[in-house]
Amino acid sequence: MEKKMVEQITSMEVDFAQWFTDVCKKAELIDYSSIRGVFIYRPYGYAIWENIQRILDAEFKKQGVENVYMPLLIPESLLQKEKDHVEGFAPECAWVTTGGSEKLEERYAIRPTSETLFCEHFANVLHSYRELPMKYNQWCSVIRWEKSSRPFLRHREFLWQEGHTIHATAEEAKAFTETMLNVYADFCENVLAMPVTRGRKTEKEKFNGAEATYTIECMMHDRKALQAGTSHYFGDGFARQFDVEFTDKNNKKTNPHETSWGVSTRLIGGIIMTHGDDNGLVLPPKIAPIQAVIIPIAAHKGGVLEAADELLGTLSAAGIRTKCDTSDNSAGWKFAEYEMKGVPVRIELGPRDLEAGQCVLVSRVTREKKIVKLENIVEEVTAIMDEIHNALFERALKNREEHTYTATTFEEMKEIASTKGGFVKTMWCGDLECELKVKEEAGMSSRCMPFVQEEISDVCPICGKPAKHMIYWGVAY
RNA sequence: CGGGUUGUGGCUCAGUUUGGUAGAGCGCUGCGUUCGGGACGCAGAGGCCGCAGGUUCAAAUCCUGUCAACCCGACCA
Repeated sequence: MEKKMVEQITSMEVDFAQWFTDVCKKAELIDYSSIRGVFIYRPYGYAIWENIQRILDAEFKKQGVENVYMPLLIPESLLQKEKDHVEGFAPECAWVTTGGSEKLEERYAIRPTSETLFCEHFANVLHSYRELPMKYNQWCSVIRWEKSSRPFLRHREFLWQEGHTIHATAEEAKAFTETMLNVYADFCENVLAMPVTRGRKTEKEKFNGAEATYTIECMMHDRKALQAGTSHYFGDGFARQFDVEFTDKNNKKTNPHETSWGVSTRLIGGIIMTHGDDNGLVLPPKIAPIQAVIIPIAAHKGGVLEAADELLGTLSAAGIRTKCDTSDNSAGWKFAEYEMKGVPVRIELGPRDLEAGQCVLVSRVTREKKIVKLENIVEEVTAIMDEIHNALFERALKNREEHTYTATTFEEMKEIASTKGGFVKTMWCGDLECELKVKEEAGMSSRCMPFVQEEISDVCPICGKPAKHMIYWGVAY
């Protein structure tokens, strides 16, 4: 049993939800505003998002995606053009009904998502097959008037990116939907150290108005599932409703095929709940706002501050995001503080080290101390960050694998759901009725039908009819 | 949106039962001593008790309403 160093944070084992809230506040990621469900991203929390944005944005651009910015407001008549879409979002729309002192003739929704705006715009600018594909993305916030909310996991206003593309053919659009899902999956695994399960959503769980929704599902430390990103294929349904058309090679008017895809600041909630521990946040090095923190020991003694400053210069020049804490707080206080904030690498530098031309590196994950030569500092810090990334990924993968169960009867499913938690892998006939029954009696929703299918048995464990898919079930955030 | 819990300096809370001039610890500011796992001493600043009504000579305390937070459900990225 590891000794808990930070008393301000509730232990995960005692109360996971409280632990999560404590970490969000104590690590200075977030603050509450005066409106329920509307949160303030504090500098340290926003810096994580900026790193996510920077890396993902570069990946999008490699796929030929261009950034745009659409209006915040959507006229009600525009939102209503697609029936399924409006049914899905109307219940959680916030509306603008007044402009200045005038009551508006038509109310405007504050965007809950922007498919309709993109369609309207595509209809205006698209003429010829030569202009396709159009691959647009915007970084913005959206509003969904949720009934209950939690930091990062469910905000009424949250930050995200929404990509919207149109393609000449269904095949190309389908392929791009999958490409973007893979961009997200690779990002989660290689940057955030979060293992993902890729798959398709059921009819019940898919995006309103989409033909197919693909998802990456992650397992949190408490074994609940988090949908970390989605990518949707729309076919030409939206395009038809919004009169988006182009003239093809054969001089025929045709509707393009559309996709949309998004991830949000919810990813930060995923990072917290995947990697965090009882001492607070643990950040994957690639998105940590501070990758290494230098703690001068006995800073008043000759040469320590100067050496720390030089070290800061060396690491910064090597592109490692480094901070040197020269505040008056005690060393012990600083140790706890930066652990709480999830800084991957701590560098202790004191008079003893100076004499020996060395410093002490401490990993946030193992908390092991390693004495290294100052001349090798860049290589050592880089190496330990790689180790941390790999250790975080392996630990999360182990958690997922240890808590993914296979069931062949409904009784087993209920048993696992009530005693173990985690993902339950079963076959499924594909009927909504069975899906609802699992929700009702086992308290689990369908997570996805993984791309990598296995043949567990021939029949659906809920109804006994022939099975069509292997599916994952779980309790979701 | 239903059920439960809670709002008192920046934070954690006492005070509310039985109405009578707002308390503690931590944090914060200044000075000094410290400094390898949340240091110590001295001196200070800071709140009219979530908000709005009501009862009363008098309300943090009683009543009504409202807003917010947390937990459990339902709904949802």
